[in-house]
Amino acid sequence: MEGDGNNPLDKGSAPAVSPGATRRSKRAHEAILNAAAELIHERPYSDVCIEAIAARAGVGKQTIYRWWTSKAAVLMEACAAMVAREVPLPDNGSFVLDLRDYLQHICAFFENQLSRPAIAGLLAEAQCNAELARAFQDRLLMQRRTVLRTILERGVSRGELRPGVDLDVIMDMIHGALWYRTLLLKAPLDEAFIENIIAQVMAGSGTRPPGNAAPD
Amino acid sequence: MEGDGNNPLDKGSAPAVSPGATRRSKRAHEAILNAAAELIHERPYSDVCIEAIAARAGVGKQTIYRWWTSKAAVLMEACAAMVAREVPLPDNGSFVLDLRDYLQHICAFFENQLSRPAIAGLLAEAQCNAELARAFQDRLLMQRRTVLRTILERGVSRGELRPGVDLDVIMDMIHGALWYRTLLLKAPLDEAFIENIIAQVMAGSGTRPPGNAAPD
Amino acid sequence: MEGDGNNPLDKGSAPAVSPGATRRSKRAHEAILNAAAELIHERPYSDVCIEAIAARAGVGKQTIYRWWTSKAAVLMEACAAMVAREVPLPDNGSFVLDLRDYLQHICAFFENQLSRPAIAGLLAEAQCNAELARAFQDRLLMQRRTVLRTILERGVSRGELRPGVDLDVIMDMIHGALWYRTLLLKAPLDEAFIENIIAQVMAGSGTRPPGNAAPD
Amino acid sequence: MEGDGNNPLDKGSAPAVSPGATRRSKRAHEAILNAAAELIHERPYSDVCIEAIAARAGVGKQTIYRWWTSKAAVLMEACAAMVAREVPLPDNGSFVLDLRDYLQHICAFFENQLSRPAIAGLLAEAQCNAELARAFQDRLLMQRRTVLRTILERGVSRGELRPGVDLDVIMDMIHGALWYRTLLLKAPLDEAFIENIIAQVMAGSGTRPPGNAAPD
DNA sequence: AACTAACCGAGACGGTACGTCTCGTCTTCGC
DNA sequence: GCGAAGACGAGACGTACCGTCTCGGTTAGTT
Repeated sequence: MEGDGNNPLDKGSAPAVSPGATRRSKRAHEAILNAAAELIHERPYSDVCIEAIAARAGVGKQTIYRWWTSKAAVLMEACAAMVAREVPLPDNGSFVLDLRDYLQHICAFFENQLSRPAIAGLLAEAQCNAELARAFQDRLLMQRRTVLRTILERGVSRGELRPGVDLDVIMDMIHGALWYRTLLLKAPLDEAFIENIIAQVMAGSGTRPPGNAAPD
Repeated sequence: MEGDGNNPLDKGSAPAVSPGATRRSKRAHEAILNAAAELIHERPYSDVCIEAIAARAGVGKQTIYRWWTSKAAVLMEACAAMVAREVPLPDNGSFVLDLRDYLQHICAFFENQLSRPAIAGLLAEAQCNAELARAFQDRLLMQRRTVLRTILERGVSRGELRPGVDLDVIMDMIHGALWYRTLLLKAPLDEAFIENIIAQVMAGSGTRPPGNAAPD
Repeated sequence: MEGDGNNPLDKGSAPAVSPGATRRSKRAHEAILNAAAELIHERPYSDVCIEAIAARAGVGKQTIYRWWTSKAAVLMEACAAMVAREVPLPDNGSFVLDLRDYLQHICAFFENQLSRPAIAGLLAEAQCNAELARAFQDRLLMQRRTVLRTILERGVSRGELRPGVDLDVIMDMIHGALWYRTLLLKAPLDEAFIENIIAQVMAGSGTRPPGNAAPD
Repeated sequence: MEGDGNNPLDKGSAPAVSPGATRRSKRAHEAILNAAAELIHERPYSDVCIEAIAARAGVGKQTIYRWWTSKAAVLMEACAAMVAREVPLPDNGSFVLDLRDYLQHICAFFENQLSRPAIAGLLAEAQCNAELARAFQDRLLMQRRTVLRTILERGVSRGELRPGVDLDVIMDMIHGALWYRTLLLKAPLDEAFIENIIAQVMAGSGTRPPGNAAPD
């Protein structure tokens, strides 16, 4: 966290500080992210304005504008902080078990629906803002893609998945189904749904013939 | 179209109509939808304000507020009008051909990316507005789901798809992959992608064993 | 009343009626004036809008615009109707008694302060609208000036007032004092005030030397 | 001027002032008053809207609403600023000369009729707004009343006016005649009118018998 | 009795201004 | 020089009325 490197939406953390200058206030930084996280859980994305974040954080507006480019940048960092902790890489020795683990975990996150408005809001802004779009992919999507890809690759190397399969398309279909169900259909992501996805993946890409699922 | 019935985001088209009252102006109605469509193609969702729509349409603001509840309602109707015409039901006598037809058509619409910001904006607002969410599903998703379901069911009845398959999950995965790629990854929806989806669906749900890809 | 002639603020009462035409609705006319009078007693001049008058009178807006040029014209007619009845010409055989009668009567009207906002509002508009200014003078001031002039002239012809006096200035000072006190100072128009005016007029223009007030 | 203390129509000039706050902008304050003064000279009172003042002053609307309660409050301060400079206290050693001086001066102000619509507009609003009424009296009437009262009192102490006279009524009649002529009759305030008022005052309250004012 | 024009109620229309809200910037202090 | 406070120019919000315009429906007079 803490501007953790080189996100273009942050403005960096005052490198090469001049003599006499106070450095970026850790207290203010955290207060702002916490305030943003609280507010996005209380009201619609469009009502989480910079002024409200500043007031909640007990901070001047300028302190926010000094370090972030927009409210989207603040919320992006706040969301990324939430997501970051939540993508463990399961390792149960079996592709199906790992995939189930992964899906359960990620569905639990979506079902905790508090973050949906934030994510949809960021998604919407990202359509018109290339920088934000890039940050969205890097900070909210990539970690999960990396984890899922690792699981899939382990499945291939263990011989549980057929080797010729296009992992990208499988990943798009798995993740896509989750996002589509949550944001678009607003349908629940329950156990049955998870099992159906697993079944579909195994039928399409598993090394066992699909016949066992439908004995013909 | 034209308030086509009972959308709660519209306010109805001249309800009851007292004696002598002037009825809703068709000219204004169309000008507003056209202006909204134009503007959403020109700038970010958040910058398409009611005042701009009214100005562009040569209409008083009140005329918009008289018939719609919010800018989202206007844009929803404008988007629905665009989508409405574009979902033909292909019938080529073969599941794969029909599915390819359908995917090519829908991908072409997405690639004609003009409507993406609008749709993402509506999607974001729908997270916090149940009425809007319902309208989003009914007017932007359902037509396509119906078409795809028909294609899938024909595949089953023709014996091209296994009968036990959960069509809903397949639909979520197909549509999900499209939306995910477009809005989230901003990756192109090209021919290769379409073929990969078809291959994956056939492998998972087709009656022919996937053996050709994995000769076993 | 009833457009009583040729006020340019009214638009006349359907002259030279064509065959089959319905003439001006007496019911609507009266309802409008009554509604205007009621409203001006209930709220500030600026809040007495045409729409409110129409709604109160149970009348379409167009019916008002058909017969009057503006809300000021409506209120002018309503005020004139109130004022018209209230300027009797006293005749007690003595200038002082007549003047006292007149002043008491007119002060009672002003003290019934309900009409002050209306009159001040019309006065304000009259500053920028010559037609309205003329109507204001003709319909709200002239009747009283005529009565007061008659009283003064009778005083002169009876030998109670000195003949050389400029009656216009006396009239301006008397009426001016009333208006100034009411609209500007918002001070009461009580008996003492009336007597002081009478004393001042008699001292300045009476044929008896003012010595009685200051025996010197 | 400049919010000179405690006018309730103003909202005070940066009350208390927390640490670090920016204080009221002198530039904006003056620009607003100037814009209001210009506009009221260009168009009817009712057309001098806040938006026009803000636009003319190159100022946000909120900056006006932050410091004044209404357009009337702005115009009141603008008018008061105009009036303030223009009430010198004459001192020619003689009551008649002083009174003539005073009347000439005040009539010149009224004849410069640019301010009439503003003053009548404020007067009208003051009928329904106690705060505004009070401000009107304090800031537009009182200075003049004070000057005139001083002139009258000097007349009494010099023996030019009879001591028993009620100065308030004389003041009401003098000022009343001016306002009545200007706003109501829209008659000119010329030299003859001034002389007639003086004659009438001297006849009614002077220590010389009135006879000498006419022939002699 | 049928015709017919103007009046009537209702209210939608293109507009202007309202007073409020939030934006992102700028200014001033105190630490 | 950072951080708080908050004034500033800007402009969209949703509402209230403006004055104009169309609607049917009603109401007198001719014909």
